[in-house]
Amino acid sequence: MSWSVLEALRTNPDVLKESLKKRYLPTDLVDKALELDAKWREAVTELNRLRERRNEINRAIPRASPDERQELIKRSKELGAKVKELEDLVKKLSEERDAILMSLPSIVHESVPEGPDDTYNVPVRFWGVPRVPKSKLERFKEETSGFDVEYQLVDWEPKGHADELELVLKQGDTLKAAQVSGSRFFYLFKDIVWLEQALIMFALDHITKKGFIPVLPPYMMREQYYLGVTDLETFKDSIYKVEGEDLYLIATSEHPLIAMHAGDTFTEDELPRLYVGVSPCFRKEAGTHGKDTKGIFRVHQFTKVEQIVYSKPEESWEWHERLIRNAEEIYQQLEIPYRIVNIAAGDLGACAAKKYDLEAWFPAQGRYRELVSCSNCVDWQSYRLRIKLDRKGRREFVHTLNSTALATTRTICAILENHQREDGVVEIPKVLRRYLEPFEAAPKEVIEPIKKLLKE
RNA sequence: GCCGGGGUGCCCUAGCCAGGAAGGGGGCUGGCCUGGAGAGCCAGUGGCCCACUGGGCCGCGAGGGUUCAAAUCCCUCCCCCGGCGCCA
Repeated sequence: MSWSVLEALRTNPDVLKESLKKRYLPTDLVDKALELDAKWREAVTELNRLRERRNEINRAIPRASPDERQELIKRSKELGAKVKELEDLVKKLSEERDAILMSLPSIVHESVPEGPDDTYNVPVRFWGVPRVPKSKLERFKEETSGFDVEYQLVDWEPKGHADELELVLKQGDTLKAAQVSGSRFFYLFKDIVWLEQALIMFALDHITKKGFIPVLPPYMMREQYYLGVTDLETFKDSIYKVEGEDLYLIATSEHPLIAMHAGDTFTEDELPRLYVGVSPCFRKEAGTHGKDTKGIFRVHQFTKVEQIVYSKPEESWEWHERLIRNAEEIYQQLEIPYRIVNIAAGDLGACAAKKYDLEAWFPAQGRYRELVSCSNCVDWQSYRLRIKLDRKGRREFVHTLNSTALATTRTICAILENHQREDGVVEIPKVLRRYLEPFEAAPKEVIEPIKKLLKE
């Protein structure tokens, strides 16, 4: 049983180097790890030999005569000192090697586009008929170049999602939230609260119909498990620590849903295992100062419905396609035009071997913006957390996949722009109707501006 | 939070007091047997290293310590069960 990256390191290091080059990462770590691994194996072999000799002596001690005993103890002590020395060396070498191994990202899939950053991401398909204000036509043409995307030209300017929420509808307040909690927090009121609840129920309904098991996970996790599900860069920049405790607030339910099976062994008939998590997500958003500062597009906390798959290795690529299709169905039913983008290797997180984003059209910005991320992490997480597949005695690591089904705040932003009428009223997607119907106070067809914010 | 009892391989369990190669049962997999099944019998069923008909090392919740030698003794931590306290 071996991790694909470790196996590649030992049997075909060039594959690993090619993958790192594709990600625009340095390849010298591969040679370094290879060297440390060779030294470690040599030292372990020697250590095992020494321990064997010492064990032989130790086993003879209880049966030895008193005279012999003193001599044997003396020899065992001498060997023990050498063993200790070598143990320290082995520990040092394996720690250095593992530090490198743990920093190595997944081997990228052959279909992943090459390129250092998100400008090399490749759109693979478009859906819907975007409404394009005249002022944004040029940008729309840029965003859809190479594709013949049908669109509807509008002769008025939709309000941006932030202004629509806070100034037109007056059902959100990020200024007050900033005073109380800081930037990137929000208060949402009235119809938007109902809208968020309906979105969660709609996504949960849609995904559970496909056999996914709904899960409410813990919202905090220990560091040990966090390092099993994510890479250090993401960890440092996005995860909140609870002061004085070995606990971190989850950045997505993917993390506790993957850690849930740490150390477990699946049999073949237990896979695929499908889960849909619902949870708040907490993100520091370090290093994003100045980006999307208005409204609730980029915030420290939001609710997300998340699809998780544990699959047999040979089925994971098929599941990757299915997960993104599931997400697409949600946005089709919400009548939000989008495109699917194949993320370039240089823009890919360490866990993922391939990632699709679903980007919704935002008429006021004249851009497609990320609403969904869908990754195949292959055996990167399962190796770290020892999540295995037992194939009649032979063991492999399972593959893990994750995809957003629906993140509430960003979806609300997309609805506010795409379903906005010229008079400022926002039409509620019809598919949400059944999740609003039971509640007297909930809006049913449209969200209309209210006179005053509730807190005033 | 306090007191007590626990954590042993896929599951259950013995071993712990009194340190000296982790034993038994169940399940599963393979083999023998059978017309077939069952029973019975045999083997395998954690990780790693070297050699590739084999051998060895580590592993008893995690990490340290004592010792020639630790599942066993000592320390710290985690988790589970019971009782008390607190509590939506």
